[in-house]
Parts: sequence; C-alpha cells; structure tokens
Amino acid sequence: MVSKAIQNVRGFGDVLPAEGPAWQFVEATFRRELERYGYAGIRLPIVEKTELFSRAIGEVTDIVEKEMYTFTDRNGDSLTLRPEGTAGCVRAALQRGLLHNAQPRLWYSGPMFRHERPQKGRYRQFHQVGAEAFGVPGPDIDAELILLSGRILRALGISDLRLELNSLGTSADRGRYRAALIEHFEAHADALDDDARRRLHSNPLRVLDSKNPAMAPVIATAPDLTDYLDDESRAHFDTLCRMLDQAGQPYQVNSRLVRGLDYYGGTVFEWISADLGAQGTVLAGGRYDVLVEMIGGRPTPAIGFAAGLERLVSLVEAAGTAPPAPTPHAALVVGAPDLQVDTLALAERLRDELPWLHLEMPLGGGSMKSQLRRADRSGAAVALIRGAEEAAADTLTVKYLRDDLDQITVAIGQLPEILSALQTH
RNA sequence: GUGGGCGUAGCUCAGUUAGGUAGAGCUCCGGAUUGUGGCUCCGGUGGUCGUGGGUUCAAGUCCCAUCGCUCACCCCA
Repeated sequence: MVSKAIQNVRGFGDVLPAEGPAWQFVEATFRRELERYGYAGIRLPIVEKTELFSRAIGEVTDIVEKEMYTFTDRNGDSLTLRPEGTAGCVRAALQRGLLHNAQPRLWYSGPMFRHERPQKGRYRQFHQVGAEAFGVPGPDIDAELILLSGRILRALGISDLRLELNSLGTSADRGRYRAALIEHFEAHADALDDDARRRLHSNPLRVLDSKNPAMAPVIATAPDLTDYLDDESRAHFDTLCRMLDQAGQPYQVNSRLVRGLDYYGGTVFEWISADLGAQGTVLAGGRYDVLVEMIGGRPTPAIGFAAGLERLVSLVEAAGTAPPAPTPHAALVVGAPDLQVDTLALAERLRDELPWLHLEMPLGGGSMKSQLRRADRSGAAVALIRGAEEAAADTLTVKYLRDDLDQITVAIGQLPEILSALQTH
C-alpha cells in the first residue's frame, strides 16, 4: 500500500546535489573574503520575538505588514521566523555585550523567511549572507565594506554587475525631502497611477521606483534627494565617493535608490545584475546608525549588507565558475561475493593509511562489469580490482580509467605509493 | 495579495485540437564479452497522466476544486 506522496510547501525549495558545487563555491568565497577583512562568524536563531522585527524593520513596511511567518508559542509569546538577519544580529551583539567598548565586525549565513509570491530569484525560504560592522561612524568603513562586497562578487566570477550608490541622509533630511516629494506628486495627482496614489502618503520614496512608463515624466521632474542632504551627510558621501574612486571601484550614484526597511539612513548601495529578470539585486546594504538605539542600546553607528544566495548561485551556475564536485581517486571493485568481507576491511586500512584518499566502493553486489561501470561513472581515476586471483596472491589490479595506461597488478604493500601519484588529480 | 503560463516514466518531452483504458529519447538493469568501464548492438525494468471530486458506457484529454512549479506586477537580497 503506497501512501499519498507529499509535496513541498510552496516557496520552500530543496538544494539538490547537482547545485551543491555552486552553493559551496558561493558560501566558501564569502567566508574566505569576510574573514580576510576581519569579520567574525556569528550563528543566530531563526526565531525571534515578533517585536524585534516590527520595531527594527518598521511597522508600516510590507515585510512586517504582510510577509512575516508569525505564530504564537505555547506560552503565548508572539514569535516570528526571521525575515532578514540584521535585526537578530544587532539584538545578539547588544544582548551579549559585543558592542561594549568594541567595534565588532560580524558575518552570518542562513535561511530567511518571507511570505511572498514566489518567482525567479524570490522564494519564501531563501538564504542570505550578511555582514555587519558596528561602532565606526566614518565613511572609511562604508568604503571598505563596499570594496569587500565587490571583491567577493569578482571572486565569484560574475560579470555584468553594476554598483549603485546613494545617501539617504539623516532622518531630518528625509523628512524634508518626503514633504517636498508629496507636494510635487500632489501637484501632479492626475499623472499618478493607482499604486502611486496608494503609496503617496505611506511611502512616497517608493513612488520613484515605479516601472510604469506613463509615470516617467512626473518622476523625472520630482525633487532630488541629493538636494536635501545636510552638510555632514554630504561630506560623508563625498568622502566615500573619493575613497571608491581612489580604490578604482566604479559606481553609479542613483539618487532614486532607497531601502525597504526603515532602519536605513545615510549610505546605501546595491549590486544589481541584468541577468536575473525582475529580481536583479544580488547584494545590498547601507548604514543603520539608529537601529542599535531602537533596540535598546546606546547610539552606535553601524553599516552592513545582505547577499541573496539563491540569486548568486543562479548567476554562478550561468557563468560556470564554480569548481566541479571532487571525483574519487579510486574505486575498489570486488571480484567475487565471498571476498566482500575482507575487501571492506582492506578499504578501511587504505583510508587509515592515506587520509587524503577519496576511495569509493560500488557496493550492493553486481557483476564485475557492473561494478566497473559504476566506478567509471563515479569519475574515479582508477579502479582497484580484487578478484580471486588477487586475493590468493595478496595483490590488487590497478586499472586506469582516465589515462591511457596499461593496468598493473601490484602487491598490497605497494598501493600507497601507486595511489599517491593520484593525489593531485 | 493580483494576473499569465505549466504539471504525462528518474530526466527532457509527444499524446489534449475532434474523449475509446499511455509513447519516444536519455537514464537505469541485463546480455553480446563464463574477471574488466567508456563506444556499438540486442533485450528489459519503470507511469493509478500532481491530487481530490464531477460529467460520460468510456477521461491524460471535458468541468470544478486544490497543491506545486514558473513569469510578471507588487516587494525585496
């Protein structure tokens, strides 16, 4: 009696073995480069109190209003599957005293959850690598973080990326700009579409993002955020730009670039691919100097980024830059069923003696022909054949599956020497 | 949340127009080669046609619902 098959939950994907090399490449590259810049790994819970996100991200954001996986715990607490990583990282750094008289740089990686309609590059469970640097107020950390992100993306071998940069200024700057924007759009209310009217008072900056071509003229004539920055924000941004120029990092200033989370202010940046359809942002971040205080700490400047791993993996797969999965050095083939018992022990002795050795056995029986076929498919460089003749003489036959070499029969004691020649394969 | 496209063998797909109880290629298994992979040839395994209802003498095919995939809007990494 076969039970009804169960399918996955919508938007919750599986990473299959074929995608393994690309995922490992992306994750290993992030880890390596982040650690080179002094970022220390931190592991954070997937569930936090709902209030953490509603306070940090903003009550009126789409994420908090309609995308969170929120549930009531058995003791009545409202808990939420994290929709992003920064809030939890700040909570942990603050709660554990990491911010006390220190300027920690932290990174983390893991699944995030948002109840959105899935599409290319957007899933309900998705994975991010995040990096957060606390306690440094100046543009130097902004520049270094951006250069670091560029280095990672270059190391992944992804091309056709552009870096967009902007400053959101202070909260007061944005307040004045917001008022000016509303005034502008209200003066041209007849040119707005339904979405724009709906957002005009809740999130007027978002109106600038509209993809509706009919809105292009009214958006083009809208006030520019850059004109509303105070002297300090402007000086910070100018220095950042000079640092990037000097380091040879190209970028485009985009005064329309904004963020969907309320805690951002000052520098914001975004790496965008042209090859991902509508969800082209692969890595984005910015300053959030007010967040630590919002969560109950002392005012602490901070900046960070988050990278979407599914999107990067997709680009890495298209670019073909991930190293292939490693293939076995050798496959040990058993010539007769009565040899299985001590051949398995022989394999263990070889693995003991040669810790680097990737040795597989085509287990489960089958003819020697079948075992050799499986050995070949495994990608093994050589097949080690142990049949009745070899067992009687305490030898093994080494058959080269990739190189044009004759097979040889050698004493077991000679095997480490023979196999060592394969180590660089 | 809104709209479009799609679910047939492990994979890629035909079959849906005009309802008549399922096909191909690849994969996999076996043989040709009584101890030797890859190429070739021969043979074979494998599907309650996403799921649940309904119409019908008869449903992969028509209708309804539902789940999943996918693309865009929206939103975002």
